[in-house]
Amino acid sequence: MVAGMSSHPPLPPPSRTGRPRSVEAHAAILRATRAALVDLGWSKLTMGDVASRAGVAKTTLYRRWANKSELVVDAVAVLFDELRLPDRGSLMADVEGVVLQFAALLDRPEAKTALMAVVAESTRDEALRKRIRSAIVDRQKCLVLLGRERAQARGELPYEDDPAQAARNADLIFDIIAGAVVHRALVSAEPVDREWAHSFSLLLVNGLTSGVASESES
Amino acid sequence: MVAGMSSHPPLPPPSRTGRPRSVEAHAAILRATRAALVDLGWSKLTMGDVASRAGVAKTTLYRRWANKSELVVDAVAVLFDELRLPDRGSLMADVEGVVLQFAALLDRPEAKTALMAVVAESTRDEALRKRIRSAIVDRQKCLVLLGRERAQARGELPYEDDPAQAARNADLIFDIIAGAVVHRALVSAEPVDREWAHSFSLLLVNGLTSGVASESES
Amino acid sequence: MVAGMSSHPPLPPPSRTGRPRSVEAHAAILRATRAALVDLGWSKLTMGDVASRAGVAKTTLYRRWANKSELVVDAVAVLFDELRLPDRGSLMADVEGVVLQFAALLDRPEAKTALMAVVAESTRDEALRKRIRSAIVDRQKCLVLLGRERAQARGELPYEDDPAQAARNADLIFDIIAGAVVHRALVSAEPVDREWAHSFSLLLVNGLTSGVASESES
Amino acid sequence: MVAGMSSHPPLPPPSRTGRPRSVEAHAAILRATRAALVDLGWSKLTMGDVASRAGVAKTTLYRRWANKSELVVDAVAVLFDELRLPDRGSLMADVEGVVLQFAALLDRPEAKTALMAVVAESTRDEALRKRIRSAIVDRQKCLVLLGRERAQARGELPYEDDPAQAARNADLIFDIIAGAVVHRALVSAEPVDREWAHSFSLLLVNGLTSGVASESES
DNA sequence: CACTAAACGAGACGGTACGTCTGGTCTTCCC
DNA sequence: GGGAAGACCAGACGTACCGTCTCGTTTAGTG
Repeated sequence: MVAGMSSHPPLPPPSRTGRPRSVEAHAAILRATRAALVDLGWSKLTMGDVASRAGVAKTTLYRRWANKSELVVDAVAVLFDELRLPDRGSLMADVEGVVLQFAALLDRPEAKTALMAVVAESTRDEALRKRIRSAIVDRQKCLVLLGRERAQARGELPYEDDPAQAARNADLIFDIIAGAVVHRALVSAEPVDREWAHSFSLLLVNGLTSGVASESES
Repeated sequence: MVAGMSSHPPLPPPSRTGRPRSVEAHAAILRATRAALVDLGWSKLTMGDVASRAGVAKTTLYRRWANKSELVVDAVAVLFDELRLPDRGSLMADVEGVVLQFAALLDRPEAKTALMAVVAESTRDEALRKRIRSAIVDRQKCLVLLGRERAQARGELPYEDDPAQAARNADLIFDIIAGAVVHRALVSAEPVDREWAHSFSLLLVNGLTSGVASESES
Repeated sequence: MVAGMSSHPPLPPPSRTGRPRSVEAHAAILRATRAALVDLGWSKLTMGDVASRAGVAKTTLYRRWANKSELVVDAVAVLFDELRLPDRGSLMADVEGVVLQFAALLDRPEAKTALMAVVAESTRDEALRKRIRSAIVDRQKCLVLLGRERAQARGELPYEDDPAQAARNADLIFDIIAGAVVHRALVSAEPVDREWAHSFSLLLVNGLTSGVASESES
Repeated sequence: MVAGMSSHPPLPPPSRTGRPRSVEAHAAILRATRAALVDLGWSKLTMGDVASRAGVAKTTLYRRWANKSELVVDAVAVLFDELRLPDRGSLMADVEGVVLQFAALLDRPEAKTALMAVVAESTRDEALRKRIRSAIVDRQKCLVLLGRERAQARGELPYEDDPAQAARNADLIFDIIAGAVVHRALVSAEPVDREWAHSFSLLLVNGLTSGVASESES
């Protein structure tokens, strides 16, 4: 599930006939998109500029992505392929690890300017929301799930019997971690450094391990 | 401190001479901006449309705001004037209260579509970042500070001696609360209902009250 | 020499590549420009209005003409393609003929409102001056040259040995004829009718002191 | 400066009579208009620029002139006050004189750019046409009438019995002279120098067929 | 090997919004 | 009570980008 399946779907009908779509063009476009994000930021990035950076016609872009938002989602999604969570031996250390991983990603200028923008766009675009979820959010959530499994194996966290409750719980933790990091980095615009990661993790783990988080109410 | 003084600065030089700027126009523009956000969303909102909704010339907009982002920040900022935090008797209940307040705000379509967008824009615009902080973020943070004071008065939380550490701590809590709510509402696109607020508050308060959150390291 | 070749140059680089410029659009724009001149006059004519009359985007106008003046020159230039000078048998009659031809042209509302305006504009725009010369003035001057040739063939006028002097002479006569007609029609705003044309021609051919200028006819 | 005291700057007398400022403002505006015409030309001249050059509010301009065209007519009209026609002793010489007078006027950049423009504007504005006639055209026509009187007094031209015919005749001559000079200067954009004035006058006085039009001089 | 179907680059197309500028009008305060 | 200062509305300006389209040209696989 965490396997590096990064075959994005914009090559859907591998038509038997006709000239096949250029693979180099595909890669060049995504590369050019990231470069344009770094140079120009989301709002000043234009399809024409991406095309000319990639040495490609605008037509070629629109043959593969419906609009700027979807292109950018795919372009930054590959950054999330790098996410790994080495086992650091404790829940606390693993949380710190995942926080710093997220933070490092958000520190890259192409991610910083693009992520919030596409999310903002997705509030009015269901298709985009789905694409973001599958290309970005799910990749992040894997790390949270992985961390929980490890903590449960270590005995730091109990196993949850109700799978629905387990899912809700994971979602909550994911929203807390990702939300806090994003808010710190982009809204407060303060660095997510080792100290902050430590304080945050301490607070989160203490809350998690008090064992009452999974109670439910009507 | 929480008093609702919302005189935003785009009337900076109250020039002695010439015709003064219309106050009704100012209000009409902000109202029209929110209406346009509801109808069109951030990305489809145009200055011309706002102007005509407000019964005002485009010139009048540009005389007061440098661009769409700054206008929208001011337009949604007034929503945050409504934030209040009634004393519910316990830290846990107060956190739930603030979470639901934030969530109610984010549920309004004009806020939903605008907030992430202006934050995204602010990653490349220092002036905008400042405007967001003073017009929006600081208003929210007041609630967190108020909640902590109450909890300390009740004896639920210890007083912090080092003021710098106290400030860091408040910032951390604020990033967690605001970040989690925003992430849940906009990225995960799931409802911030009473149940979620309860689970979140439980987790946070357990973490907070374990008393070790304020330790520092080099 | 008088042949009605009216291929104006705004299609200069017949580029091998890319989508070719639409010929129908070209014609529709010039037609729409003349219609707008008739309805609105020079000063109220706008590029946007021309575009929408022609069923064309503003971009398409600006891709072909640098500004309103150049567009209008091309639009009215085609009117001058209709100029013909049938041989009426005598210098005097031919002058009357050319005068009435010019006058008929200036009577058209699209020409009336546009010609002076573009000439006024050309006093500060060298490129426009050249365009007017090639698109309009040269077309008119042909008639003067043709009339002189006929008069020389008839023996009414001597052949000029010095070609430079011949050119100067033709220019002088052209300035007199065109200038008088334009001044009568637009500055004095009086009709250039058959009677005026007769008086003018008589004066031009015979001079002030011949004493025949003041004869009248029915 | 010698007779010291507190030298009140440019507003010399605290006059008790009505409007000391008004008259100089009037002159300053016309002066500023001509300066703006020289610097910017007709089409780029703006009321705001004229006002600020004249040290006057836009309101003051519009209180006195209905629009830009009327202002410019008045501004250039004063140039025509300088027109004089010294008696040079012969019809031919007087024609040359008037031609060179007109030409000198048209050579001034403020006149060159403005005259055609207001005439163009007047094709759709009856009030403007009247203002041009009384402020400019009539001033010029006086010279033609004066020249004819002198020629008649000298016996070079006959007296005309029919006053209507006399008027028509003067109009014709005026259109020829003014038209030719304007066309030469602005449309052909060639200099109206002594040589051209001579050739023109010769032709006008003697006619095309007199065969003397093509003589040349140094 | 020719044929065909699709992708390719180039660039023009209709639209739409931008942010600025100007024309004229209106308020407000000062002299 | 005239005048400067400047805000106001209306709307054109010329530019930029969007996403689509029409070209003529590759570049495969298929017949």
